[in-house]
Amino acid sequence: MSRQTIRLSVDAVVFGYEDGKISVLLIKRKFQPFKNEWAIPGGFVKNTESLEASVERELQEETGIKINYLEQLYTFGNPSRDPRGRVVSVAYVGLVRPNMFKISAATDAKQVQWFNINDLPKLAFDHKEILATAVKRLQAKITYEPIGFELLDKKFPFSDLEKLYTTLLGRSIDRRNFRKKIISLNVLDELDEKVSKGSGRPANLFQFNKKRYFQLKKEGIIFEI
Amino acid sequence: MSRQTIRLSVDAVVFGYEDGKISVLLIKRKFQPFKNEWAIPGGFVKNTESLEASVERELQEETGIKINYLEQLYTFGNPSRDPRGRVVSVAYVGLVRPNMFKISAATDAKQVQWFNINDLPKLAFDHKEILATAVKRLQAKITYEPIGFELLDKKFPFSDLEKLYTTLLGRSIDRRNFRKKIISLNVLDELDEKVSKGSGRPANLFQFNKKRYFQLKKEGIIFEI
DNA sequence: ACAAAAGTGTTTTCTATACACCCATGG
DNA sequence: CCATGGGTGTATAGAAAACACTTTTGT
Repeated sequence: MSRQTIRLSVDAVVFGYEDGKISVLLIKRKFQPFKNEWAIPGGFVKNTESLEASVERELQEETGIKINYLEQLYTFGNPSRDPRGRVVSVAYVGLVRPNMFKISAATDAKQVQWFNINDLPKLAFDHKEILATAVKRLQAKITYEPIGFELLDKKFPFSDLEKLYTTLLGRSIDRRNFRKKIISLNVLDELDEKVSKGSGRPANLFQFNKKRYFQLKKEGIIFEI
Repeated sequence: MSRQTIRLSVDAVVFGYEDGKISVLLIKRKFQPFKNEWAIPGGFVKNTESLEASVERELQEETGIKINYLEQLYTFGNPSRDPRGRVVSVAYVGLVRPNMFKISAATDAKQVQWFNINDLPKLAFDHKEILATAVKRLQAKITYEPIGFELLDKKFPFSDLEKLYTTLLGRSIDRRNFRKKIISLNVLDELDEKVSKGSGRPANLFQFNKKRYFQLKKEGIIFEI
């Protein structure tokens, strides 16, 4: 049996949300193959680091971003997915809050950039497939796990949450019913703070209570939209 | 940057179902490390084969079993999960029909054996964790994808399906409501065949219509129990 | 005729959906 | 005072859950 020459990489599809738009963080490759093409950030795993640590390191190196939520997506192992040879990649989905969104859009914009998921450039490797898988995962998962909150500021007005769901699910939602459903899940704390968006009545701020969520989850109560 | 010395393996948690019991296929290891301990079948990925092909090859080599359904589960990459060095393993879940169940229990029983998931031996590596993850996936997935049928004979009496669900979900189900729900999903064909289980009224046989299922799925109709 | 498993409907309860007006603020 | 977005309740329809007796076969 010949020695394995498979190399292992990680890739991270990082989503951000702002102003009713879902974006993905992409980098422009500096080297061959696919030099100057857009790609999902990622790179080779080091011998001693965990896969998650590897993702975080690569994101730090390539984009400087700090992610707020990370989960493994899928492992892509098609033998011909990388022209350099056999590279198997463990893909992750990352979510960041809007403040990160702003920072990263400003710095070093030539090499790191947010792209609206409905307006993507051509992508290197099989990254189009990875990204499509990630979008599907995100869309599915917000309906049965409270990960939408990870894309919003810690304190957010209800309308932000609603807009996030309409955007991701691609359909309009009845405001009253949506609010009733979320409130009945009992995982939001209503704060004594209001925020104004320039015009209109100021909105009450809410905060996701992760502790209470895990408590309820343990008791078998499931989050479902 | 030092050359990567990560090796990549696949592992397969293969489930079978018979007589109200869910079992997992385990092998007794022939070599160190964990010699003579029970483990999930698996092995190193070859340079040119896909991950799925690798799983199928390993299962063939180690157990002779032919699986009926295969899906990727999760990739386990803890740096210390294998005492031989850095081995990252892509785990899969496989399902087999009862006839496979019988065959494999008979042949070479010293090295390959079915274990009831409620009565497992100590396992090598991090295979306990992998198996637990697989069980959770199976339990969750039968409620929103029609994979239960992959564990039954192609033609099956309704009671078999019902018992499978009660076993996997760990709770009793109202026979009438369950039947109504499944029938209303419109993915079963009722055959003009009956089967008797020794005593009692013979049962009509049903068959899962995969083609119709995919058609309905395309139309946006979702399978849900 | 009886034991054992299969098959079948109706009622009640809960959940999801549809729907429109008033409120608080800034300009 | 008007424009803008925030906040709220009720009625209807549909889905889920509870519930028990009859049918068919083997012994």
